[in-house]
Amino acid sequence: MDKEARLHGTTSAEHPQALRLWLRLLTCTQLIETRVRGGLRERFNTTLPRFDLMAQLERSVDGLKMNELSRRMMVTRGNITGITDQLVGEGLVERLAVPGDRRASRVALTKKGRRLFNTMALAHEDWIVKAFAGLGAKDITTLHTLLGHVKKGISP
Amino acid sequence: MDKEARLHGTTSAEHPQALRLWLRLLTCTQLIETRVRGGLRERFNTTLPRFDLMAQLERSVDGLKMNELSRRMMVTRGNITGITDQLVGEGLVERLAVPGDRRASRVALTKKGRRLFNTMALAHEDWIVKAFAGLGAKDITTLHTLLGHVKKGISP
DNA sequence: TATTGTTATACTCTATAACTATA
DNA sequence: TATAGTTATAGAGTATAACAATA
Repeated sequence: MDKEARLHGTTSAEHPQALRLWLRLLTCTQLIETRVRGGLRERFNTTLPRFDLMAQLERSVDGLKMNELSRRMMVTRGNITGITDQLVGEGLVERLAVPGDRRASRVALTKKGRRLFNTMALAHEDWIVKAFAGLGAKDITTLHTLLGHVKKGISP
Repeated sequence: MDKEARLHGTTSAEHPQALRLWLRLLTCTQLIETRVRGGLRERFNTTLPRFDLMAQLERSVDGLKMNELSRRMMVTRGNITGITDQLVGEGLVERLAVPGDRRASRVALTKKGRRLFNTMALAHEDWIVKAFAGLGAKDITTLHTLLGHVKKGISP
């Protein structure tokens, strides 16, 4: 019995197709995610949420409000405060004033942060490309399309 | 920009196919997993690891050794001890002696545990089937096959 | 009153490592 | 020495809720 078959203590044949598909989807995602987390930790001493927050900021020249980061990353504001604090402590992002609203602040990558993120993004892309190396371009497109249907069917 | 496009603060068009696929795979998995965890919590006041452990035991009449559970669930033995303790506390599983090795013990579902698991498994299957309701049987097979290639390419 | 961000806290999930009791 | 299981602890990741400052 391979790992996926073991995942819920059962062999595939006895389950509806959907359940088999879910176990496989979960296994693939977990394998890739574990590698990405491990890579971020070992090579850059960082975590996935921190990488994600920096990725959010990478394309916005003026940074984003905490509020907006919370919405985009789908975690509560308190957690954004915590992640931001860490990144500020390492000089990778900074809190800037929002003119006209003294409650708010926007967070932006520093030069150092932007430089580091570019390096991390290259490594990240490499890990991902390697993970799907077994698929041809056409397969990737097919997978992307089919998962698009799944996503549409379950989006909140 | 939809949730997936936001996930790493970027639009799809600028990325290689593999990266776009990964973001979509991650989004789908997280959406489904969040629902499953939520359902297990709300309807059965339990968690995914606890459900998984019970699922491992469901098909083995004589139960499994902690060791074997650890291997199958891909978590360390200490964690199996913890999950087992909780389930024992609720009378859902029991620790039994292993003849010929007094270090070991096997864990097995109690009658109560087996009854509860059957109920949970039905609900679980329902959530999963619903999650993939947007796909036809042929699409599900195609997805399963393609993900099989992915899995093969990255298996540890 | 409502919103922005912070703080405090708690819980799940997992890993590492030291420990015991057997083998 | 090696293995089965336990214990203790740490850290990631997330949520809830109370709070201060501002709108």
